[in-house]
Amino acid sequence: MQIVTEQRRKDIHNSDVPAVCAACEARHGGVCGTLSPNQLLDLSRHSTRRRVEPGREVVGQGEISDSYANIISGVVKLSKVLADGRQQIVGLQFAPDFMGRPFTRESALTAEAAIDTDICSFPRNVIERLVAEAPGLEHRLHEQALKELDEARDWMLTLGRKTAQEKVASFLYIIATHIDPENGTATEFDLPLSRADIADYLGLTIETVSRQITKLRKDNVIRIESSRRVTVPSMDRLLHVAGID
Amino acid sequence: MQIVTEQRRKDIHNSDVPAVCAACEARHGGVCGTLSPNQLLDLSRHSTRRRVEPGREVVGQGEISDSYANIISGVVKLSKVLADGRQQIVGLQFAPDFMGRPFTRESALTAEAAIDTDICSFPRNVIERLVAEAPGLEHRLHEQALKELDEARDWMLTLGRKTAQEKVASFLYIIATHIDPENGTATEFDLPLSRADIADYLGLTIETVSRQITKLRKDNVIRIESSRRVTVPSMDRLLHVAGID
DNA sequence: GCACGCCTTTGATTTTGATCAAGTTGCCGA
DNA sequence: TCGGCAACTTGATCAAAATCAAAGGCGTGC
Repeated sequence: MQIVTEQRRKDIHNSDVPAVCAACEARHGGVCGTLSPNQLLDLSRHSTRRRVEPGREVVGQGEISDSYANIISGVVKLSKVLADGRQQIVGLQFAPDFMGRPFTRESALTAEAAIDTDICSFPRNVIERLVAEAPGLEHRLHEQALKELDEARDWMLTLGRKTAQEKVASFLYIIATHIDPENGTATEFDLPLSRADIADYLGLTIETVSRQITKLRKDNVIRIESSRRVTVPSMDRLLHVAGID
Repeated sequence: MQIVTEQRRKDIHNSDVPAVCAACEARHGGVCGTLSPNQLLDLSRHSTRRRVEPGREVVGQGEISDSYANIISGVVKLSKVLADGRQQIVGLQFAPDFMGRPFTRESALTAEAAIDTDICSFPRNVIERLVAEAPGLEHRLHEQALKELDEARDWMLTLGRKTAQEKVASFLYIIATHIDPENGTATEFDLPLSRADIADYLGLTIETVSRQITKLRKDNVIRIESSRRVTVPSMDRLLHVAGID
């Protein structure tokens, strides 16, 4: 996330960039922050905003590379499936992340909204054109890719080597830290994923996820207000149970 | 991998780039291929080559971002450990990959050679300087990051959702396709990892890996010439057992 | 208000892979 | 050639998580 300077705010205000895009950039900088007002205007002409409901595909398997999108609000899950239907969520993207796979087309991922999600998407060719003009944009995309790579590798450690209990605690910690990044780590939050989704994220079954959540509750690591709402009395304790020390 | 043109070969030959670097670039292009002869000369002045023996750290945990390296030959494993010693290999890099985490420093990874490995490394600041001058270099690094991200996500599906049998078969397939990329998929090859490393890559124990290899042998999916040497009579059959259909 | 469906929880049982425990094999150095 | 050691294999047992099965909740529409 980048700091939007006062000068830049003015420049954008004085240009023809739609107010909605100016507001989006002010809020999270993101991919737009590396563009000049003119380029931002160009991008905004080709962008489309829409709300995606839970379970709805943002882009289909194999198509994710054809568009690029800022997540305005909400959570998107990226997943892969085996031929027999076994599924694994390989990434979660939160506002204000941006999504997409510029420059490569092979990836076979499905991206779908986990909860109500607003996205602002751009066609691939526009992004590629802007990348050629604005070197800062590619740098920004590169950083995003490295961030996702770090997250993926952390998650591989969790998938490969942690117990069910540690996995569930690790998941809760990830949600707590990502759900509202502007305000830091949350101690009370709504889970953006159903038990089935959590199971697909953790490489477990629904029943095991449920039992582990119950156990964390009985051990007073978390409180459950409703099936989706969780309170964490001590983040240190959660971290400890998650095996992150 | 990029094609090194005849003209470029001449340009480099006529410059002061050391023969060893010219040969390296001719062989795999890689990060060097995006640089002008002058820049390549600059880079070669700061590069150091060395052979790393199995089990030796290429860069220590937390330091990987301080240097950047081409793998000339061999295999490097990237791993993460939990406080109690449980370990997960989160990436394997083969020649002619290049390694490193430009622009971010947080990653806590250990990189060590799995077999005898020759690397050519450059200090971080030199790479960053060249990136500022040569936009093609950042593009190349970005592509590398996206490739690693794709591989990491494929592997997450394997770690989270495949059986021990499928995991081992998937591992053998990965090795077959990466061990000698110039000649395509190998049907007979040496495993670059010990059983313990394979276990750490697959999130299994040594014993389970051994049993599954024995089972693949008994099922005639593979032949075992020695504990490290494997022959795959039918790649389709291996793929099928790996759950990649 | 009630019934239906979906999500979640809980319980009983089974299975997969981990753990514990010996053996082999093969390599290196004496 | 022989030990010694590390890497690997095999076997017996155990435990964690999957599977199978059955109830609860909870929201929605009638």
